[in-house]
Amino acid sequence: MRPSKRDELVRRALEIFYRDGFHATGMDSLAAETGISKTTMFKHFRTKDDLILAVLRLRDENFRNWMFRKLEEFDLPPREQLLALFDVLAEWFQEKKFKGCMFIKASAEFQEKTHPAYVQSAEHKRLLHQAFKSIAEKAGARDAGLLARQLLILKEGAIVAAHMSFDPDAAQAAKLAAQVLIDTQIPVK
Amino acid sequence: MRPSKRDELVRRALEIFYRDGFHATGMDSLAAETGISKTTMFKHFRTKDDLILAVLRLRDENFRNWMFRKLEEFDLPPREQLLALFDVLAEWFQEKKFKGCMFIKASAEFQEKTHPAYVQSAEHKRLLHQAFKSIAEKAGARDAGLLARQLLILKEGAIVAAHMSFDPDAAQAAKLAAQVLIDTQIPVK
DNA sequence: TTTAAAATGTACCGATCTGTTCATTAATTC
DNA sequence: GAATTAATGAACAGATCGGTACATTTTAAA
Repeated sequence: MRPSKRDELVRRALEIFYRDGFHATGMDSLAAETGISKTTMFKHFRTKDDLILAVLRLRDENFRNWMFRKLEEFDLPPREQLLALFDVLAEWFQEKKFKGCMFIKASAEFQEKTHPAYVQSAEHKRLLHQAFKSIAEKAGARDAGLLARQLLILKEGAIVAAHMSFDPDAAQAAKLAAQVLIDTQIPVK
Repeated sequence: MRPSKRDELVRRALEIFYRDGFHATGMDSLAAETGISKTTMFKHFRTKDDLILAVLRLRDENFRNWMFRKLEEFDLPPREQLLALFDVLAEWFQEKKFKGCMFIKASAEFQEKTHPAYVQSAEHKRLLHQAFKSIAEKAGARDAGLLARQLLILKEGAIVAAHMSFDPDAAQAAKLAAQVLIDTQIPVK
């Protein structure tokens, strides 16, 4: 297996950056914890930023796959899928390793709107909106774009509330709010 | 004026940390941009962390004063005050210097739950919840605690959405959502 | 005007930062 | 088994990190 070392590096770097932050994690400590030599790291990635971008790409892929697979598993009609999103969130929040949204944190550490990490984080959110909008359309929402934006706002807000531990049951509170929004904006057939 | 230098330092450090981030801003560049010598900085604050804490304290004070003063200026009954929150947010988002919520970013850069910066950020959110809950009670909400949590979730979500620029009109979308929540949870007298 | 306090500039400390060099060892491929 | 590729360790570069020492200058109080 040839490209496995690179993949392993990205996987391990993902969990370490997620746990400790981007600026707070040095390449030396990254090498120390992964057991992968610095020389190898810089052979696969020209700069630390390049590694961070690869990590964010992997995170985007992992997260969206995980989330939408979960939603599909419920095997629900679109309307109920929108609500089930918040059950998936609740599950996420309860994980021991839960440390908030990696993209919110990336955009907090790399604030310049032209920074690739910022751009990629914004793109992740755009993809989520797109997906929710599509489900909202299938569910027959009056304004699918608006509903998707509102559900996404509830999602991001719940993540922040849970991460900053001022609201451990944020997912449930957000779900109740989502229920009202959905009932209001999707006419029963 | 004797204690003004210290206050000036905290004020200037606030805007620089807010603009560039905590880890990304060094004490040297802080001295360079403020014109305040490093020696003076370390005479007023033993460590960088101490300065950061002072900055967060000032931000908490400034932000809550600003927000609740704005709300009072409208001179609205409690129910409409809850909604007006999102007009205040919209105004904030439009500022050129808007760069998201400083406490979300602080808790992203200092993730250990025991870190003073994290603790203080969580405390800021707790104080906001307390205040909203009090207004929700006056407005006659069925469950003031829950409604306050939901409005806070909408607020944080809107901030994230606006900051990551995937939803420029996040405040308006959140306001529409809040309207529905309020109508549902506060019985008309 | 004298005296005390506050702020300054500069040079420095040791540690850490990203990134490189290079000779050596391990693993694949032919 | 030989040749090629991948990975390693360790030392190093130059810059920056947070923080200090100290002698000098500015400011404010007496």
